[in-house]
Amino acid sequence: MSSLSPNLKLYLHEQKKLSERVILEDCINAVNLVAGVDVSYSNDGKYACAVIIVLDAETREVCEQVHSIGIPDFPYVPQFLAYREMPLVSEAYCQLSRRPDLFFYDGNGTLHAQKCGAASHFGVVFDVPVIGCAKNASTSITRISGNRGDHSPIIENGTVLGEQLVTQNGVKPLYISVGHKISLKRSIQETLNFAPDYRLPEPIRQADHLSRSILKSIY
DNA sequence: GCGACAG
DNA sequence: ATCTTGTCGC
Repeated sequence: MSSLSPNLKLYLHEQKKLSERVILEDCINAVNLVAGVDVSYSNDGKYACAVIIVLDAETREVCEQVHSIGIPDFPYVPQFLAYREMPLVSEAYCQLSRRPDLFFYDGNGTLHAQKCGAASHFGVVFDVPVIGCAKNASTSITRISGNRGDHSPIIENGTVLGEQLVTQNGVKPLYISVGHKISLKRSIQETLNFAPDYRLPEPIRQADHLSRSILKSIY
């Protein structure tokens, strides 16, 4: 009975309030420490593992890695991913001894029905700069194809919510949007900067690998 | 009614 | 998200 449909209206209201607090401008200087946030699930979908990895932006070496394992009490509901992931992500976040200058979150920021996806939710709650980085579109968008650096804005009612961004030649684009305290332009720039060899930015890629391996060794 | 729907 | 087999490519 933990996975029955929750009262979404309450959460919808909270998302609207949180979205008013999202800052779309750059509130960062130099990025010395960059982090990646990701959550993986066990085969049966019962257990989840949230990981935050911190890299030295210069050397790309891992400075710190924290994680939290548990059983999500909120089901996966499109547009409400934050409520499923935040408990574990928060537990991981509170274990960080260092304060990253920028976070990459595996999910949407303002590219969201309420302009407050999980990346923005995380950013506003902890008041940190975040880039929302999703591997799939949450809306029916015509996917672009091209070479590294190509991008195309995703617009709704005259507002740019995010951008499709090709990080590697001929590879499916990523869906980038502002999480919090960073501009969309800078988000594109930083994503390309931290995704020199693979489709995903290195912080998310490594967080993804670690969370999977941790779950594998435990379940 | 039908299809779409981050992780 | 996760399950799957083979296949192409560095």
